[in-house]
Amino acid sequence: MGTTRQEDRTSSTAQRRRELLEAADRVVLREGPGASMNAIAAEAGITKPILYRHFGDKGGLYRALAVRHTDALLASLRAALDAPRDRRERVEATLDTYLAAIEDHPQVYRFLMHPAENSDGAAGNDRGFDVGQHSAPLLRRLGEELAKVIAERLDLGPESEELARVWGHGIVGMMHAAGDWWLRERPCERKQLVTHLADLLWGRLAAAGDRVGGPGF
Amino acid sequence: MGTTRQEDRTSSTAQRRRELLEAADRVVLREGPGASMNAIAAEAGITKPILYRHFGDKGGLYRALAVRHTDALLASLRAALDAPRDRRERVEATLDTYLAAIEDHPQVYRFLMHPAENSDGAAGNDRGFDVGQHSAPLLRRLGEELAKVIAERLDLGPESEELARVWGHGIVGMMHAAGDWWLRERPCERKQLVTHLADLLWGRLAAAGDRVGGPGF
DNA sequence: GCAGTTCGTTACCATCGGTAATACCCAGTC
DNA sequence: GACTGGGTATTACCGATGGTAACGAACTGC
Repeated sequence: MGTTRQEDRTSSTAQRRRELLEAADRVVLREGPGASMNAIAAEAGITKPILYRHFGDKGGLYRALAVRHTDALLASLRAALDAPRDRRERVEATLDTYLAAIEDHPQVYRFLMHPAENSDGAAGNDRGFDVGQHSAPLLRRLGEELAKVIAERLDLGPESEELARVWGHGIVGMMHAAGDWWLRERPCERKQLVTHLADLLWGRLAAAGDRVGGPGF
Repeated sequence: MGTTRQEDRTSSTAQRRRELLEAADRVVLREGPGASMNAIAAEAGITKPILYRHFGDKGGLYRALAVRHTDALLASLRAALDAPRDRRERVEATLDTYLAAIEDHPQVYRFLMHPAENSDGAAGNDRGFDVGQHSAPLLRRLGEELAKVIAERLDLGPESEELARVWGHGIVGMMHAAGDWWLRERPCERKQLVTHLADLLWGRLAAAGDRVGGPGF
């Protein structure tokens, strides 16, 4: 209860909403994605029904939280995408930005992508943040955003629109899956992962030679 | 209660387990991933504690179910991967096999990948299949499997092992994300999606020309 | 001073995952 | 044929959660 009723009154509903989101963020980062509505309300110094008045249901709160973080991530990615360098460097910068983000804030990442896993191992029963949809919205937003960039920058012939969207979602998925695996196993440096992925995007799979004795992949 | 006690007695525990899994499968396909343990037990003609005796907890049941489907999918993919054709055709066949699988059994797919979404819109409260981990195990298995194939078939120089794993997970992620988006929006024929993705893998992103007026992606 | 409205809280419900205590049935034994 | 023992399924229950209705307190306009 850090705020008096008077202070509450002075803050607009939008600002209050932000405060609640920040409180929710703290709890989620501390307790993992299984944080209960009660816990979040307590952290914010209020009680459950107020949360429900602001966000409708738990999914609404999650969605608001996810949008916040997704917006921030998208801003970073856009900066990398817009840097005045050549295409390969740009792709590498974008990959690196994404990977750096999930490396620097793994808690946030896990919350967005794997809502049912407990961040701390002893959080008791994993009831899970049974949100309407999980990582899909984030990935879809990123995919659409990348598709837009691709479509407006590259000349891809008559099917430009369609190709750009396929590639946008495909590349985002590649980045996501590789990043998820890398974050869990840390098999190499970030820089090297970036290079490997860019190589893949640059057609090195098609160019690689067959191994002796087999017909090749 | 379609089975008498006598019949129960005759079936071995392994067979019983299969029966339970099939019942669970039916319920999950009918009610969506939010199916409750009670509902599954009822479908199987038994009660909850028996399910817990067999699968430990809800995560165990989900995992068993997921493993079943993942095994089947992996078998199909391996067949496509092993076909005696050239590399491009093989990649396309694999992509197509995966996409055909998710196209033919979208319910299964949604259960594996988006466990919290209700398949039927009126399933009441979506408590969700708050499993330990969601789609990650499936994707990780596919990624590792593909990595193995890549590593043993392609000659990738000194970092072969590492590169193969990065690419394995990356390609699986690309396929997954693009497939997910495609399944939802159906923007084109499957065949075309396959071609687009294979093109991406074949370096067409790097080769594409800049659009007039900009520095290109 | 008083009525109405807004905001917050307490108390509660339904449901779920998960488990202990209970009744049950069958095999072997006297 | 009655009785006991071991494994099995059932009932009844617990704790926690998401979500909501009924209640109460404070501010506002008159």
